[in-house]
Amino acid sequence: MTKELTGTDDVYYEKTLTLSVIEGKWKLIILCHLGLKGMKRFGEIRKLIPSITQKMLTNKLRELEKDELVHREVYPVVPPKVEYSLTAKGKSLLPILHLLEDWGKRYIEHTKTSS
Amino acid sequence: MTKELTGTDDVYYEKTLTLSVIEGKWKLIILCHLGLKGMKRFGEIRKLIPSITQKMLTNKLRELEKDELVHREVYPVVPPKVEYSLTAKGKSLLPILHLLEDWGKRYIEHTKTSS
DNA sequence: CCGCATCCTTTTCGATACTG
DNA sequence: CAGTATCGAAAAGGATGCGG
Repeated sequence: MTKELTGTDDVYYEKTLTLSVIEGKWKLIILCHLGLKGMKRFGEIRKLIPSITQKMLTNKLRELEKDELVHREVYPVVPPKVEYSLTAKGKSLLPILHLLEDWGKRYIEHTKTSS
Repeated sequence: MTKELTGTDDVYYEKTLTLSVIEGKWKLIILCHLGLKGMKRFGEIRKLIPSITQKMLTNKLRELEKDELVHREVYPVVPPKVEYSLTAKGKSLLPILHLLEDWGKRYIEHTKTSS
């Protein structure tokens, strides 16, 4: 995995593992874009996420690739062309993302009404 | 919220918001312990999570309290006695934690079979 | 018993410049 | 176009000691 996990005496291993593949400032956003709109080139993702730097996008895509959530297809042409898409494993994460969104909406509603 | 969020031009606001209340090294574990076993004293939680320091436990409990996921009950006695429990909002997060666990289990299985 | 303050290390994030 | 290298800031996490 991307993150080091103790794993031995940790009864929360599975949860922590799952959290580790989506946490941070960017992974969630990248996964959503690839989930909603399918295969994308590097430059397209950059345009979709204007505030991300080249370096962070590269780093996070590499991590997602290591975690087998994202597939990286390199076309040996000039100029370079690289396409990214969700793997089956990556797609299986989408229900969780939807649940996160639902909870967030309810959280916001509840906070508004209770304050 | 505990974390700063842009919120204005961010279509992933809800997801990021939700993620922000459970991410990090400890919050997930604390929420699980309070979810499974109900109300707990500070020292009890420490014993349940031997590797956490007093400082981190205090910090994370304060964040969870600010996010209204955890209720903090202080008894004005000597020695001090403080009890923590999940609020309704905190309990509403438990289904997400279960889904994280399920996904993690499947991830591990799939990784084993594909390697 | 519970928690704060201080100091330190590690990790993450970001700006910029450069390459095939 | 896609990616790398370097530097530095910021945040998270951790060790230790003091206080009501």
